[in-house]
Amino acid sequence: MPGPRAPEEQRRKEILRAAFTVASRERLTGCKVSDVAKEAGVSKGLIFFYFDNKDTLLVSLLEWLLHRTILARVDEEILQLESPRERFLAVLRKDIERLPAQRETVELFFDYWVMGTRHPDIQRMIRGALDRYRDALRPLAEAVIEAEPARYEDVTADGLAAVAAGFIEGCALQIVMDPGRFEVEAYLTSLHALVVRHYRPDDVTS
Amino acid sequence: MPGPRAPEEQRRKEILRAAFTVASRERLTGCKVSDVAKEAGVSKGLIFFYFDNKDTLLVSLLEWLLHRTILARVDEEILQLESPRERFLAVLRKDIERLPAQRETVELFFDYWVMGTRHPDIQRMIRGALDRYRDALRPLAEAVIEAEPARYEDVTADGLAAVAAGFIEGCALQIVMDPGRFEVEAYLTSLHALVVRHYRPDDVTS
DNA sequence: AAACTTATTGACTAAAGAGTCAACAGCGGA
DNA sequence: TCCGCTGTTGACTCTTTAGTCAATAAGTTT
Repeated sequence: MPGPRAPEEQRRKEILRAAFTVASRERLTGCKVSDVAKEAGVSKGLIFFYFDNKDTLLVSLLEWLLHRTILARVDEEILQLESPRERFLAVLRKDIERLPAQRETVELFFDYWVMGTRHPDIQRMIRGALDRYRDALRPLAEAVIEAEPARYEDVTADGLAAVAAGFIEGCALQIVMDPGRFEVEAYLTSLHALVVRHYRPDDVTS
Repeated sequence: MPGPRAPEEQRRKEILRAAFTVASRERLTGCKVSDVAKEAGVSKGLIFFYFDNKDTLLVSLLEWLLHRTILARVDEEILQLESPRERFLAVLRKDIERLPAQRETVELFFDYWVMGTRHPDIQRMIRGALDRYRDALRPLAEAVIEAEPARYEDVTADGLAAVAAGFIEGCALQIVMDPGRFEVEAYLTSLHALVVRHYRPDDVTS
């Protein structure tokens, strides 16, 4: 006894939304097709009508997640900042601040990454996303180095971007591991002290 | 037709070794009891004789991994270093250098951590290990701050240790994600430039 | 050497979950 | 109003894998 029909592509999106809900709740490993169906208010068979198999569904979900992403949206206002170093740090700060609110998604990314060790497609997608993130940081890093060549002698822009990306990813990890403990401000203060403080002695008071 | 007997506790260890081999090869998700049995040259039933169920086996494997660990063994020689900052950085450098050789184990830790989101025991074990790592860094961080209170004003030892731990974990992530691309030296150079360079102008040449 | 204990086996069961499919309902067009 | 297309269903099959258990061999004790 088939139920009501849904317009065109909408069903696909409904199913993906449901998959996201279930995957967030049960983790990727515990995300069963039947649960997704229940969550979407739809029969299990229909899932296989829209997606060839479970893998296809999960890959589509990952695409969907990456689409509405998150990482390395450099805000316009930040680009207005004078000092390259300040610009670089502001971007990092922004991303770190954004992380806690996106914990669910970040968690899912990690799940996918673990899954990726067995699925080349997924691994490629995730690496691609991380590469894009690093690439987005590169020009900023380049500017930092150019502004103070003496200090950053034999530091490459790639290297600096990689370190920064690694730092953000480390934060992401911490947040997922133990959300209660992660102190955004403490992190940023320490980071600031490590990288910037002594360069702006007039700015010590803040 | 039972096979030969093995002395005492040795079987347990053999099985854990086999489990480690299989888990490294097939990832934790693909680590099946029957495969572990085959790898250990033993019947599947015997696994359940030594371990109540699969979870127990995997938890034991994690304990085993954590035991022969890796993280935050502060070498004696490093402790001899004069400057607290140099000591701190030397420890980080050491740990980063050690990571690539331990990729398999590191990968497994990540698998476990993902698994931990569904198994409180495992989550607790991993958090405990990370906490211990952070704690091991704490005294070093404390010394760094004490040596230059002005620079590290309102940076706490906890915060600094957390940032450092996060940095290492970020590196671990990078290594597992894309081992080919990770450049230990580039990382260390950038890190050095960020944290230390300008404090030792006489040391610029190296 | 008999009795007893314990490690070991392989064939079995059970459960879960992915994927299939024949039937069917809603809807547009002839 | 009948036809046909397509979204939709639920019950079914198939596969995989964790976990059980009675039988049995290797040692140990007496």
